[in-house]
Amino acid sequence: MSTAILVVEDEPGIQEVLKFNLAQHGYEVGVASDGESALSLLRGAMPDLVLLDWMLPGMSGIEVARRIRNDARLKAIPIIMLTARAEERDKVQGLDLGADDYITKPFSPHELLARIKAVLRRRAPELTDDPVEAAGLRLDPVSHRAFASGKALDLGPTEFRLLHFFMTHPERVYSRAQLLDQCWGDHVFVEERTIDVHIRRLRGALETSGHDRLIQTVRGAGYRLSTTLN
Amino acid sequence: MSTAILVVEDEPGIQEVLKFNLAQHGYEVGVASDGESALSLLRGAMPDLVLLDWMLPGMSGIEVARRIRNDARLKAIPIIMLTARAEERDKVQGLDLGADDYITKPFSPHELLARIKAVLRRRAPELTDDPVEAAGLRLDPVSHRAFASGKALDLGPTEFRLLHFFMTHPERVYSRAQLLDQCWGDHVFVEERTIDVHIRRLRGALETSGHDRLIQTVRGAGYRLSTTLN
DNA sequence: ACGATTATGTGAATACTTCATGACACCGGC
DNA sequence: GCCGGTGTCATGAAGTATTCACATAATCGT
Repeated sequence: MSTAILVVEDEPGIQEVLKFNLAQHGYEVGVASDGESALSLLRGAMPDLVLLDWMLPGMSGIEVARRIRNDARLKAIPIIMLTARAEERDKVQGLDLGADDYITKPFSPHELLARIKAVLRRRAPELTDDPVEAAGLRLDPVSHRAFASGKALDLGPTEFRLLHFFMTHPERVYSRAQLLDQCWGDHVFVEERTIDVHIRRLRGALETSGHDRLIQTVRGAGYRLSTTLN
Repeated sequence: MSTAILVVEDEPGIQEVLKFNLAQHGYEVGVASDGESALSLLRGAMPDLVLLDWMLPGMSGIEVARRIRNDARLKAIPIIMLTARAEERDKVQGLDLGADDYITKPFSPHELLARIKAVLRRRAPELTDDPVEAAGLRLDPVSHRAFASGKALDLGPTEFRLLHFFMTHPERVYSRAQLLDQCWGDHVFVEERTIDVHIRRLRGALETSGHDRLIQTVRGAGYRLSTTLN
């Protein structure tokens, strides 16, 4: 599951550099040169993050951000704004316009990538490749492996995604519908009760080490991963 | 498989010193004295790394870097920038996103070689000529040979590249698409399923020594070399 | 407290997907 | 033409996903 980033930037040079650096680090990159095409691209395929230049021909970056935030389907997408100079950053009437972070040009690739990771971690922790740990469980997306008390777990792909999501969002209840959205995809037609079966299989895999207790049922609401036992 | 380096440097003295030192250590060295000739050389033969002076007659080093990054065929080439003074280094780093590393003159040959190796290892560890070892497997790019528990393996060129890549990137899952990019090249049109066949051939070669278990299938994700057995 | 009602757990059947494997065709070099 | 190396395909095997039917458990109104 690779992370998709939409770059909205009119200057071809910077566009290319961004594209290159992001692709180099495993992101799937889409590009738009102005606000209108960015928005129409967004309606087609939802990326996991938008890199948005502040100065754009036609519709300004701020306007684009505003429209994204006003669209029910898009509003949850993290936005990082690229601003030309530090002074302009102050002009921006703040983060309330919808951007999750700002980067002022010129910036280093290192800074860019760091901020992207930070924003993603904040907004969608399961999209990072960082290893996750919780209560004796460890999951490493890079090697695609999970361990319970140091012992490797045998998980199917779906169970792996489920556990990954739960571990990156602990102590929080998710309805079956939410879990379907997060671990299957938005437009999938699957019975909600199917979740139950995968939960059972996940519990089954965690059983030998006793970690199955972490996956808790919240009657009438959904499921939760919690280190606090009932 | 010798590593080719293109040196772009206008001052004849430094040019000679670089050429000598690099050749001394087994690199194949190409030389250009200005940006234009560098670019035209690049279109002819793609080196594995570019040593690029920041101050050049005519087109600046930064501009050359930018053009390299804008060229689809060249963009993946690692670049090390040579800058005259430490102060300039900061300037450059902020402005330019294309270089992989910087060296400030004057520099010792030792530092130069170390950085080259580091960059190559970071960008494409399988391009280094260092022998690799993992779990009883040993692979030496220089002699183009691989051993399992001391016994020579009979590998085709493709299987060799695959094994080399896996050994330089262990404990990490790669999708078939990624493996195609890494071991075949981006612009190659090959069925993804073909990977399966080469994996089998590689496993077949490793079988007699039992090392075939290291090449693991990750269902739904790709393949992985891991010393941790399932 | 009771049964009715609703929600969840579980095992098994079935439909799918993905992967391993062997056979074979192709291609360039000798 | 032979040969090693390579890419493609067909097929069967293995592994997963989804659904269903029914068991079990929690909740609610009376």
